[in-house]
Amino acid sequence: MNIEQHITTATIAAVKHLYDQEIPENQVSLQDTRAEFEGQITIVVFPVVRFSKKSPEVTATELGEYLVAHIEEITAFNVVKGFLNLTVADSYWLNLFNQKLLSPDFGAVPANGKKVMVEYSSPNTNKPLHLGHVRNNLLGYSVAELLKASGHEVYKVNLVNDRGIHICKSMLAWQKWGNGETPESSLLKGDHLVGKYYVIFDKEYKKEIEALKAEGQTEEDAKKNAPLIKEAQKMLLDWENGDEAVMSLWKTMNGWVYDGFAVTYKTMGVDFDKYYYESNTYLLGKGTVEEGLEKGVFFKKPDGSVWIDLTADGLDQKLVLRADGTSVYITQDLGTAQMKHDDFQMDDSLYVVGNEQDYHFKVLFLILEKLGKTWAKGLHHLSYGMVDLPSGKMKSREGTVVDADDLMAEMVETAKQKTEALGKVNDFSEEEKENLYQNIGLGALKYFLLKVEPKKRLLFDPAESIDFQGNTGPFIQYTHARIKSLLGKAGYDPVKGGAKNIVLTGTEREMIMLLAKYPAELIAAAKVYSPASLANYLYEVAKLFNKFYHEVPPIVKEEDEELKHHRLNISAVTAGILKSGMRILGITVPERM
RNA sequence: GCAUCCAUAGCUCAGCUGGAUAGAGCAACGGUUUUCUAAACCGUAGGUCAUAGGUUCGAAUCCUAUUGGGUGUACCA
Repeated sequence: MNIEQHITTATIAAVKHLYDQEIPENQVSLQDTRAEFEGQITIVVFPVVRFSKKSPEVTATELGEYLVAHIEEITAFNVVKGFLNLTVADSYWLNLFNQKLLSPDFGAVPANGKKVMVEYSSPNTNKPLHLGHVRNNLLGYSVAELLKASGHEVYKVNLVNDRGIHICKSMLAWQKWGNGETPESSLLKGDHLVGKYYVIFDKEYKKEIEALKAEGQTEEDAKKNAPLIKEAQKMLLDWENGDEAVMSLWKTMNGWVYDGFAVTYKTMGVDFDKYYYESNTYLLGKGTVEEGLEKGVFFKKPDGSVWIDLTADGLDQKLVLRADGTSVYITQDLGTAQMKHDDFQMDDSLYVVGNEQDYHFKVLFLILEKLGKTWAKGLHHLSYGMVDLPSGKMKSREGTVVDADDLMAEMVETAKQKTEALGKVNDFSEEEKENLYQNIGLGALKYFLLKVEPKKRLLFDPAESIDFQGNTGPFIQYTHARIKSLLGKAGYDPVKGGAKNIVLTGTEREMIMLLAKYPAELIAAAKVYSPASLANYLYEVAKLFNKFYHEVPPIVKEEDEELKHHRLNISAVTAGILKSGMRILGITVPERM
């Protein structure tokens, strides 16, 4: 039993003994004692006052006396207004450290038997990935890793949007103006090459619209009548009919994109257990619509279109099948949700998708619930905010996007410059150096994007480079590298186990308390699907360690062997947590930097 | 219009199921290296927690309204 549980139980007993009242456990409110007061754990006594019928000060004092008398580890108390500050014996903290934190499986949360799917990335195959996708990918990856680390069995899946009118636009433009250009001939990455034609399409399309407007058509008509868009629509129909030439072009160009994506994914360090392709799933969902009609959840309008009325739930009427019997977006998603569940039988399913689709997922989940899918309650939309530039939104057609590949390359380059300026790794081989720059540059980027709460929008200023100091990825990486260097120089031997007979410094005690929270932090962060929460915790750990490191005389030179070993133990546990926590964020911590 | 999210220091962000004098980083200013990596540490300065009510012993946190901003509201995806 840990000390917090012990205190809670004893407080309940104390209230019974002192005031003959039954206080519910949730009324016993514990918190860490603020640094300016004596003690480590504080009971907020206001809730207890209701049972004691005495003033907060008197209640706190009586409670304090009882706890000191009944709990061996509590050696003293003080009362400040309505707060009862308890001093826990160093022997308890040292024991906690030696028994729990030093154990090799510390931080490993046991499996909880729950299966969860995380769908993320889900790119379109008509253009390369940009900064917005980067946030999606890092978030999806790290949430999946976080869920794994907190005991879930996790499947990462990627639902690729590989068909549709936007894909045809790139294909058509390439056919018309590409002159047979390939990634090999142009030396362009496949996804960038295809994206180039997507932009060309848009440019030519706009020209046609302008021309038609000059002939007197309205903007709306012009958009519909432009020959290019008609051709693209024709191409989409041909694709749906399996036209050989179109299919062949589609496969070729998508192949280029996949080659390009594979490189980007590899650099980002994300992976998937399974890919779904919309070209295989876009016809799904019609069965679900039938099912809904039979169950009376959906209704048919005279023109044959199928709807669901969600006005009673504060939403609107929603179309689920067109009058001509073809699918809309939500039709596919209904079918795909069913298929994913049939494939994996997971308990929970996460969709990592931007907040512009909040309404869509609300509707989707509600429909599945109304259809009586028992698994619908396990569906969750992990909604995240847009990444904005100082100039506003990124628009791929207007060329104001921050390209993922470019950005990552720039980050690595910046890492290189900063590292070279410090001149600490001149003895590294070229390969080691490249590896290090990669880790630091991407570490800075990933931490920058992940430390912000997912639902908040994120401002990225390309003119202002991402920091490498303070609350950043490199700061945490540096702390880790520094510890590793320390352990090496001091000849740290983990086998020696825990040190006894040590007097803890205040910061050491704080370290132990903070480090001990790691497993609870993992579970809490996973529960709210927030890598940001973990990121901030890791920052606290690194910051406190650095304080400790500066406060204490050089550990390497410490003559008291037991004290030296103890401080190395604290350092080693810190390094272990930083490493495993950062790995969950998708960030590699170097041994040296 | 309706729905929904956001609003905390000059800037970027923390702030757990309501709890003590609201915390970090960056930027600014001042200090720390004959000591284990100064990508570090210590200090100074910086706030009517958008506004107004309400609930409560206690509100940045919960409720209501208002203001400002984002997003959505297609037989697009």
